[in-house]
Order: sequence, then C-alpha cells, then structure tokens
Amino acid sequence: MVQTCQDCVMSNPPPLPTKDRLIRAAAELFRSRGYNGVGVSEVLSRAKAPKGSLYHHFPNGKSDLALAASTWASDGMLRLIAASFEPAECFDDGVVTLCHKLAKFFDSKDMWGGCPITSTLFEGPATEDFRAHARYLVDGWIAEVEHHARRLGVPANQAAATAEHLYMLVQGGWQLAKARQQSDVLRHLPAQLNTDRRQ
Amino acid sequence: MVQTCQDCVMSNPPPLPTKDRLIRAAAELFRSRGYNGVGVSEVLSRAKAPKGSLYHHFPNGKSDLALAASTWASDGMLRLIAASFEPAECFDDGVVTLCHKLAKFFDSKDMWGGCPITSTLFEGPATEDFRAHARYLVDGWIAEVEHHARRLGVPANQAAATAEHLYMLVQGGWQLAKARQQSDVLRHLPAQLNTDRRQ
Amino acid sequence: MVQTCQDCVMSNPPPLPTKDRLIRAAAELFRSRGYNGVGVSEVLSRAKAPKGSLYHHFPNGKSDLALAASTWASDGMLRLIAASFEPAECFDDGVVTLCHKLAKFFDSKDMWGGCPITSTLFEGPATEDFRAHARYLVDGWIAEVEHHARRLGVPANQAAATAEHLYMLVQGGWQLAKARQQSDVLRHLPAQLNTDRRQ
Amino acid sequence: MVQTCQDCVMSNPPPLPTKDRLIRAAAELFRSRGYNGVGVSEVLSRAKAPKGSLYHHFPNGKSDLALAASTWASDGMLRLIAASFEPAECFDDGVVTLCHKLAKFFDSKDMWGGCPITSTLFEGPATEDFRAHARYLVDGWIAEVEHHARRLGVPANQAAATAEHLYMLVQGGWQLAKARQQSDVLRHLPAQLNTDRRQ
DNA sequence: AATGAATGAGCTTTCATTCAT
DNA sequence: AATGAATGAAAGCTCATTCAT
Repeated sequence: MVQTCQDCVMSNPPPLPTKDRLIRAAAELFRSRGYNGVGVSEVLSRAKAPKGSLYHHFPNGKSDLALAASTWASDGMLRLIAASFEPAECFDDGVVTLCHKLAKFFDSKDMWGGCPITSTLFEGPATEDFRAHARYLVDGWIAEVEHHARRLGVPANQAAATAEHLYMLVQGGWQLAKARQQSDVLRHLPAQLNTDRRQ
Repeated sequence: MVQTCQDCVMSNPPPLPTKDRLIRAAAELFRSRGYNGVGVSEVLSRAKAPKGSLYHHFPNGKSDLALAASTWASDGMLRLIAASFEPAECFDDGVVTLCHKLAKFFDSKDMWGGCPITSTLFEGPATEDFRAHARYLVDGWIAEVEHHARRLGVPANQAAATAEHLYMLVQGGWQLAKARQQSDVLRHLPAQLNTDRRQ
Repeated sequence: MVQTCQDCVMSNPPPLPTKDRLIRAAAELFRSRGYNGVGVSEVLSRAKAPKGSLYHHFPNGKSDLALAASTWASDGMLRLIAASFEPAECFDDGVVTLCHKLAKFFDSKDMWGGCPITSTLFEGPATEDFRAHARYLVDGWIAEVEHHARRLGVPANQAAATAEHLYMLVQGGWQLAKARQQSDVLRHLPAQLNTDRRQ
Repeated sequence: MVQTCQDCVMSNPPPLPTKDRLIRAAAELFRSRGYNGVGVSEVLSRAKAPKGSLYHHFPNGKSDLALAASTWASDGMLRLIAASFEPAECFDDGVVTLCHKLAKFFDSKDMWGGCPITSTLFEGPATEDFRAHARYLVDGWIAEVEHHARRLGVPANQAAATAEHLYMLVQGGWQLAKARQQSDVLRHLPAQLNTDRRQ
C-alpha cells in the first residue's frame, strides 16, 4: 500500500533489479485490478522486463509472482501500521492516524483499487499455497496491531479482539468507501472502533 | 447468497427459462471465483444454455449478465436480512440470527467464495455502470438493516451508523473467515457490534 | 499418404469446410515434420483458418486434430492398398504395384517426410488415446493387406504373417529410403518379401 | 540402445565429465520422446549440468548435441550387434540373439520409445548435417551386420541384401511392437528373415 | 571451461464477442 | 428468441539461444 518512488528522490537513481521491478509492478497492478484482471504481459511491460525473465525469477510464473508481490505489499502495510502507532500516545490516536493515512492513500489512487492481500490472494487460484499465504499475511497485520495495542495500554484480554475488530472495519470500510467513492468512510472508522472500550 | 432449489420441491418442476438459468449460474460462479475468474462459456455450460443464447438475453454480454446476476443475488440477501430481523424481538437478536445464517452459508460452500456483490461488481471492469450498481446494491443492504433497526427500537440518530457498522463487520468478517477458514469469526460479530449501544 | 487436390480438378471447386481443410493441412504437415515439429499456427495458416476455429472443431486442440488427421491419412493409405491389389492377378503383383506407388509418392515429396501414422501418433503425447489409435490404424492396414492376400490365393496360414512382413518392410524400407535419399529401396522390397513363399 | 551404468560397478565411481553426462542424457531423452519432444532444459536438468554449459561443449546447441548423442547411441548399437554375432556359430543364431536382446531392451523401457537414430535424427531439422549423419550411422549398422554375415558364411552376393533386410525388419518390427505394445514381434523377426536363404 | 541471468519469438490454448441462419 | 460456427486478440507459458562475468 505504500510505495517508494525511485524516480523522484534523486535525478539518476540506480535502477532496481529486474526481480524487484517485477514485484513492484505486480503488486500495484494486482492491488488495483485483481489477480485475474491483470495479465503477465502487462506486468512485464510496466516493469520494463522482457517476457522470458519472469519465469527465470519466478519459476511458477504468475502465481509465484503474486505471492512475492503480496508479501512485498504486506511489508509496506506493516510499516504503515508501525508508522501510525509508534509515535502515538494512546491506541486510539494510532487508530486515527492509521485510518487517515489509509484514507489519503485511497484518495491518491483511482478509488476503485482494493487491498493488496485481498485483491492478489483471495482472487487468485484457490490453492493451498494462496490460502496459507493469505492467512499468514492477515495474521501478521492483526498481530502487529495487537502488539501496539498492548504496548499502548489496551488491556491484554481485549487487545486481540480489538485488533481483529480494526482489521474487519478497515476491510469492510474500504469496500464501503469504494462503493460510495468516498474516503471519509475510512476517516470515520475510529468512532466505530472506540466504542469497544467505551464504558 | 440464498438459493432456491427448484429440483427439491416437487418431482418434476418446470425448468426455468434460459435467462433465469443464466442468471443463477452466473451469480453462483461469480460469487465463488470472481468476475474475471469465470468465463462465459463456463456459465453457459453450467446453465445448460446454447452458445449463442447469452447475447440474446444480455446484449452487452458478460457485463450485462454480471449486473443481472448481482441484482438477483442481492435480492436473496435482502430476503435473508428480512428473514433474520422480522421475527426478532430486538435488533441484537436479529443481528445474531443474521450472522449465524451467514456463518452457516459460509460453511455450506468451499469457504473460499466471496460476497456476491463484491466478487461480481468490484472485481469487474471499472466502468461507471458497475460502480453505480455496486453503490445501489450496497446502499440497499444498509437501508434494509437500518429499517429494521428503527423498527426494533434503535434510536433514530444511531440506526444508520449501526447499519453501516454491521455492513463493514460482515464484509470484513467474511474476509477474515476466509483467511482463517473459520466461520466462527462471523458468529462472533454480534459481540463487536453490540458495544455500539452499550452504555 | 494420398492426397486429393481440390484445386486442380476444376477451375472453381467449392471450397472445403474449415474442418476438412484443417484435417488435410494437419495430415500433410504432421506427416512431413512430425507432431512436435509442427505448430498449430502453421496448420491454421496453411488451412487458411482463423486461430479460434481449431478449438471449435477440435475441443481438445492439437491432439484431437492429430487423431483426426491420422485417421484421414490412414483412409488414404487404405485406398492406396486397395487400388494396388484389386486389379492385381496375384498377390506378388499387388505388392509390386503398391511398392512402386509408395516409391513414387516418396519421390514426390521432399524425401524426408515420414509415414502419416508414425509421424503423427508415435511422436505425439504418450497417452493411451494415441497408443490405441495407432494400434487401430496399424492393424487396419495389415488387415487390409491380409484380406487381399487371402483373396489372391495366399494360403490362409501364411496370409497374416505375410501382411505383417510387408508392413515391417514398408516401414523399415521407408526409413532406409530416407537415410539414403533413394526411393529405389522401396521398389526393391518385393524381392525381399517374395522369398517368404518361395520354395 | 545399450547403457553403461556408472553407478553399479563400484561404490564411488568418478563422476562423468559434464560433456559425457549431457550426451548420455540427451541420447536417452531423444530416443524416448524424439528430438522435438525434448527441451534442452530437460536435458540439462537430467544431466545435472548448469544452464550455460551446453553451449560451451556444443557451440551449435541442440543440434550439435543431437549429433553427438546419436553417435554415442549408435556406438552402443554397434556393440550390441557385435556381442550378438561374435559368439554365434552361424548367422541365423546371431540374428536370433540380436532380436532377443532388442526385445529385452524394448521391455525394459516404457514400450513407447523409438530407435536412437530415428528419433533423434529423422525427427530433427531437415538439414544436410542431419541427413548425412543419419545415413552414415544407418550404413554403419548395416555394414556391421554384413561383416558378420560374410564372416559366418552367408554368400557374398547375399550378405548386403540380407543385412539391409534385417535392418528394415528391425525398424519396422520395432514400430509394430510399439503399436501392439508387444515385444514378441521382435522375437519373431528371425522367422521372417531366415526365409531369404531357405531353398 | 563455466555460469546463471537475460532475451523475445514462439508455443498451445482460452477469451468475449459477432455472424449467418 | 435461438443457434452453433466463426473470429482474432490475448492469455500464461516454454523455447533455444546469447550475454556478461
């Protein structure tokens, strides 16, 4: 979900290796239009990579690429979560920051793209590889939020449920934001979540 | 999401017209594997419809079919919502019934399919047709829940937000249930939602 | 192995249906360069058929086409056998005629092509379909020769072995003719075979 | 056609050089599935050779490798012929031994592979290189048989024709054995051949 | 003599759609 | 309203080969 633009930092950055260019291009395209909505040739042309190189770096082709792309995108999401909660003084503040960052990201795209995990893995082939990887990445997101929840004083017996609740709100809220073409849905999520621990 | 089995009511039911068979087949396949994951030929063969008949009933082809299929599936969802809240004595009971019905439906499939609107419309072509129809159907679900919320005593100034909250929890919860291959996620949703109005 | 030229008989013959054009083109190309040596696109361009039509007429694609092409080619070979033995006064005369016809056919091509069954089926995928069809066609050739052998007075207890002997000589002789680029090998086959019944 | 197993003679044999491993792997694969049915990457992986090494040992790539592989396989065949005829007391005994050895070899494989020369050279590109090499190897086989025929008393004016006859029977018989999945065809070949010199 | 990344043409097949009847 | 043949663009993937090291 976060992207580093290697072209805008310095004038002549060293070009990324082919494999990394493929992963970044795939992550962005799969997030935007889904696993089945993107052809490998489009990934290749966006990555400026020749046709044969995909299968050199990803012997199983598109599915291998999707796994790598979702991992890379998930790492970006984990950094976004950390960047939201680390400077926060309480958990609720972190939630607000995270939701606002997500809303900003939503606005920066075409307002129709999806979540990098959902669009890439849930839509792909229903193989055990994909299911297991989806679960692993989803659990990673939730664990990261739970970690910050505990650290910021959420009672231990509520931290896990709160993290899951936030996950569901973000995923469901993202879809509602798409349906309404309105990122404010995401900005209002903290109000729904806070009620959890309201007495 | 709900299905009527025309084969189990009477021994020799009149077969459905071709158009309806196409809609039902498309709704089930799109829900299960997504708009881009299903080819029209598969829909035709599942519907036992001849090759050329698709474009007679749906002049714009696959996209028209997807719009009709999502409408039909959404009608089923509206009936499921009504069936959950109408006999309920309070809103929370209706939520519990709805979530349990959804969990049961989740278990009855391959635990990897999606929501009929999401899988069919959000994954499809990013045209205004699809966006508008997605919004229309999503708003219909939320309005139906809101209607029952008001009817069952939820304060007017909370009904809309509660209905939206439930929508997001169901969508996000469905995804978490998929990732964990565990329908109990859906059964636990009411606990998250009830806190809204808990004092 | 025999071909009917639909372009040289009359000035404006009705064009063959697409399916037949595909079969003829495939038979000729597979015979000449083998199953794996010919791409479907080459068959399509030779048959002047559009890309998608192959899978309309042959749902299993290249392999289905190969089975049909080998059947068609085998029918031509059966006609060649019949045309050689039917006017013959004795079996040996028929053998001489057949071998001379084959030698002439050999010379008419690039002297490097193979037998339509061998090149198409033995070289193809090692599936049971291909093996069974190869056996069926080979047995058909041998049975046809055996039939004429009996009819022309070869003792019943020798007819089958003689037909098999001729089959092996033709197949082995064709390969030797290819290796030496010399069709006379085929013309000399009768001398080898006749010894069977020479006292 | 014959193989030397470098793993069963001593416990820790020195591994063959890369070039020899490539030749052996190619010979076996080409024999089994034909020149066009085998990719160089499969040869490399079977030979446990690194990707780039093929073009060091065989500058012209696959075609060079095929020539070398067919030569190596042909040498094995020449040894098989010699081993069959050298201990024989008469030519017919040698033929029987040879055909039985071939039948045993046929049974030891998947009953669908071909002759190492035929599958490798006849199916390959129709270049003069391949044609000339095929002729050279085929003539070598026939000359070897003819040599033993003369040595074992076959009249000089029949030796060459007999050797050619045997060649054709073996090639044609091998194909019939494949079609019928029955190696006995090869064991019965001597009966067909012997008639040549029967008075 | 050896290596593995790179290369793009080519492979078989599926796609959604249109056509003539 | 209905049909099945026709269509060619595009799909994912493999190919034999070349390159820089």
